[in-house]
Amino acid sequence: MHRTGLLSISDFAEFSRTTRDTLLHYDRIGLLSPVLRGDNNYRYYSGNQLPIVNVIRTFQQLGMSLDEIMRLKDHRTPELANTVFERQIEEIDNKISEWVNARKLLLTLKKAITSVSGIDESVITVKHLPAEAIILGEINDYSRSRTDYDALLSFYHDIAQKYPNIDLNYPVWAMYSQDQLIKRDWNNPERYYFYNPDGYDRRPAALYAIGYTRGGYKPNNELYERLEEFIIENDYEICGNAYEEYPLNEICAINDNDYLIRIMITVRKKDTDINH
Amino acid sequence: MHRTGLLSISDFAEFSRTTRDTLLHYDRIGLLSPVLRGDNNYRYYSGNQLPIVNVIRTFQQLGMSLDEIMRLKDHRTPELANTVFERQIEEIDNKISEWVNARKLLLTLKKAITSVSGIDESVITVKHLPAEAIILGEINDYSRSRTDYDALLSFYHDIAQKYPNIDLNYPVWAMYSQDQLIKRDWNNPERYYFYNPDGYDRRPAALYAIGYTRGGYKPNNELYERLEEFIIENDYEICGNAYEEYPLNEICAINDNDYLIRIMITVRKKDTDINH
DNA sequence: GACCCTCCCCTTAGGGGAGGGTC
DNA sequence: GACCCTCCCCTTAGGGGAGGGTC
Repeated sequence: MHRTGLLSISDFAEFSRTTRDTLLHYDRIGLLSPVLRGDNNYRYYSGNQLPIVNVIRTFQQLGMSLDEIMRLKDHRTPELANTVFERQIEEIDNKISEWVNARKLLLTLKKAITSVSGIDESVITVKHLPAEAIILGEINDYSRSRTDYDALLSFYHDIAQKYPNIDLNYPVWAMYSQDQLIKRDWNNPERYYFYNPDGYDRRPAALYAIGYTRGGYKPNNELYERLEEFIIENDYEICGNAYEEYPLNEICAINDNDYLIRIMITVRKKDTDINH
Repeated sequence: MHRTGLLSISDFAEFSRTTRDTLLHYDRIGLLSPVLRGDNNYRYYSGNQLPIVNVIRTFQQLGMSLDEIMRLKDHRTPELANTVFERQIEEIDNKISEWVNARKLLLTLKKAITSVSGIDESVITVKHLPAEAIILGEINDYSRSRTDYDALLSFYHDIAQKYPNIDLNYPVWAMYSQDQLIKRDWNNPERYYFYNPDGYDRRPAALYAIGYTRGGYKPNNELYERLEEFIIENDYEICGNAYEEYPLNEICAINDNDYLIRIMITVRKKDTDINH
């Protein structure tokens, strides 16, 4: 097997903890060739070539392409290596923060699903909820927006401008103001918002009347009416915004009819004092 | 532009913050097709299709391939989504820790280079160095190893077995024991080791006589002799291992002759007491 | 003029054969 | 029998044209 200390391609692959195919590829692109070709055309590697494989693998691990490694290889100096390393550290930091963001998104999506597991959809409840971090859009300008989509497009534009680094893949929900609720205007949300653990705004800590229904993205007048009725009958009054969310949506349901809508209206117990 | 609320491919691309080419690709593979094809064969998308693009982008961001997304799309339920999300979180955690490890490797490589910037190679110095985390191999068995490469191979095998998750791309250096130094055996290191911030072993905090020389991977008898001489002349004595490192190596130098070797021998000031 | 369509070719880092020679 | 060689084809997620029709 050993021929004056030289290794066949498979032996060298094992020695350098890589594969035969990879070595063939490196030879093909001229990144690392065997020190010798036998009369039989076999490739023979020297143990001295191990560090070269290590360098290549190291640079790859650091996120460099073989092409970059080739170019670097021909000009490497301590100074250049230092510069490249610094740049790589920055890139790695970016990649890590991308994955950290993806993880946050994932937790947010999971939370939406688990938040409705085991609930009774037919029942309206009143609960005190803690504050949640959200990103809240500007007031929608329906005089300029021909359709809901235009309003949504504006929302994305505004947010992207205001927070250049924000992740825009969080599902977006609708907020109706107290004024709208009083006017029974349940069709054109005043603002859009989405949950985001790094959000600068808050869905406030408050008492909420919470109702559910099934269906796709369309006005939910029936549920608003049920909530309205419940609020009156139980001596509550609306004292803030309504938050309309789809905890089960196209992410985890194929059919519109399986989407689950949750509407949360900010309420308080009515003054039982007869004074006014 | 708008045709009964429908969007052309470029308009929809803008609306969904993606590109025309991407939408063409999704249509080609059957992941997302326009709701309508005009008589002119133009693609017309509905604003309602925005959430679908968002889902796709979200899943991609979470590290899924379009193929996986296709398969998921046809079977999605809240339960499946939950399971998939959990798996994705694990995968993301793995990816993050891979990048964190790459970052550590990078810092270690950078540290090696900066550790010798501005040094005077011709001078031997004595310095107290703090402990450093290393991974230390077993004692090399030269009776079983035909060559250095075999010993190195065993080293990698041992470490991989002992620490299954350890990153093996750190540059490996040679340790000579005090016994070997006394015997002036500078050819076959007793053990190999590499720096690793998570290492379980230590290059101990101690006083070291430190010398440098240039050249490739080969015995460095000349430098050991110089160090030996220095140690005697300056009333030091060897009281521990020698660490032989290549802070400038194939990673940042093209030519063997530019490699920089550093040998650090553990020493202490000789007892000036005449008693023995 | 700006937009749309359908081919068709290109990219990374190898992996997986097939068909034929070599230790 | 195990190993080596040289083709040659395949994969991801689109990007970049060319050549020809459409708003």
